[in-house]
Amino acid sequence: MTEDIPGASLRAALARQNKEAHLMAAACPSRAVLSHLTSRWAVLVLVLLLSGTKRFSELRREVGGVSEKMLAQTLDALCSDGFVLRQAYLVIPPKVEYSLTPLGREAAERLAVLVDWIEDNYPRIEQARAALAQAAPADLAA
Amino acid sequence: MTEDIPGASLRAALARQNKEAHLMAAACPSRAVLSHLTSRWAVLVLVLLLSGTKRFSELRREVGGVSEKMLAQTLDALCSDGFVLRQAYLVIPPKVEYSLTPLGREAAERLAVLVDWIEDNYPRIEQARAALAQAAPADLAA
DNA sequence: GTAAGTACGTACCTTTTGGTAAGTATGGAG
DNA sequence: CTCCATACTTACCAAAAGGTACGTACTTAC
Repeated sequence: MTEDIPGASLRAALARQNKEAHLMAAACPSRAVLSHLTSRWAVLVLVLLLSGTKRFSELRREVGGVSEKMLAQTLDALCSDGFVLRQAYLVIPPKVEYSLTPLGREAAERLAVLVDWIEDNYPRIEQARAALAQAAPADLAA
Repeated sequence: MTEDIPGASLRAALARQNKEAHLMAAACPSRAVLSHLTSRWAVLVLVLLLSGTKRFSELRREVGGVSEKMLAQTLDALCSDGFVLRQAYLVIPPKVEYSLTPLGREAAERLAVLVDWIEDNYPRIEQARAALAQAAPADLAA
C-alpha cells in the first residue's frame, strides 16, 4: 500500500486493491459475472424476482419454457454469485423461497431496463429487420 | 381492425397489430432478440461501438479474446437484426466499417449501463461471493 | 390404491457455441 | 520473393448448454 501518488483518486486506489474490472480484457474475472447475468434464463429469473419473493414452482410456471434442471442450475448459480437468496423451509412438502439480495436487485433493475426496452420496441426491431431483408446490400467504392 | 373497444389505448392496439412481445412466453420471437443482444460477444461489441465507428480489426483488438470467426458471426447477426450498420469499401486492402444504427444505439446504451455497473461494483460482487463461501447455509424450520 | 404436487439430482443424449488452423485475394514493405 | 495486413470463410473438433426422463421422499386428494 504505497502512498506515493498523492493525487490519485480513492476510486483508483480501491480499484487497484480489488483488481479493477475491465470487461474488455480477456482474462478479467468479471467476464464470468457478465456471462452469468446475461445467460438465457438468469435474465428472466432476475426480472421476475424484482416483483418479490417467489417459490421454485412459481418461477417454473412463469418463466415460459424452462426445464426444471435449467431453473435449478440457474438459481444455484445466482445464489452462489450472491444475487439471489435461497430460503429453504424444512416442511413436508418442500418449500423454498427465492428473493433478490440488494446486489441482485441492482443488477436486476438494469436488466429490466433492457428487457422492457425490447418488449416496448419489438415492433420497431421487426420493422428494421424486414426493411433490411428488402434492401440490396450494395458495396461502396473508395 | 375492429374499433369496438373505444377505451383501449393506442399502445395496446398497436401492440396487437404487431404481436405484442412477452419475453416470459416461451414461443415469443422477442426471445431471439434478447439472446442476440445478451450473447457473449455482442454485449462487448455494442458497448465498444458506442464510442464511434470501428473497423473489423479494431474491434478484434479491443474485444479481448474474440476469435475472428466469432467476431464475424456476431457482427453478422447484429447487422441482420438491424442494430449495426456495415459499410464495406471496395479498396484493395479490404476496409469495412461498423457503426450503430439508432436502434442499436438505444440497445447499446442499456447494455452499457449493465456493463458499467459490473465494472464499478465488481469488488462488492467478489466480497459477496467470498462471504457466501464462509457462511453455513443452514436450513430454516417451519 | 393411485395420482399429483413439492424441489430438486442424475444419467443420457442432442444441439449449440466456440476455438484453431487453414485458405482467399491483393498490394505494400523489406 | 517472402511476409504482413485486410476481412473474412470454411472445415474440423472440443466444450458447454440444454432437453428428456426418471428417481426421491413425503403428503394430500381422489
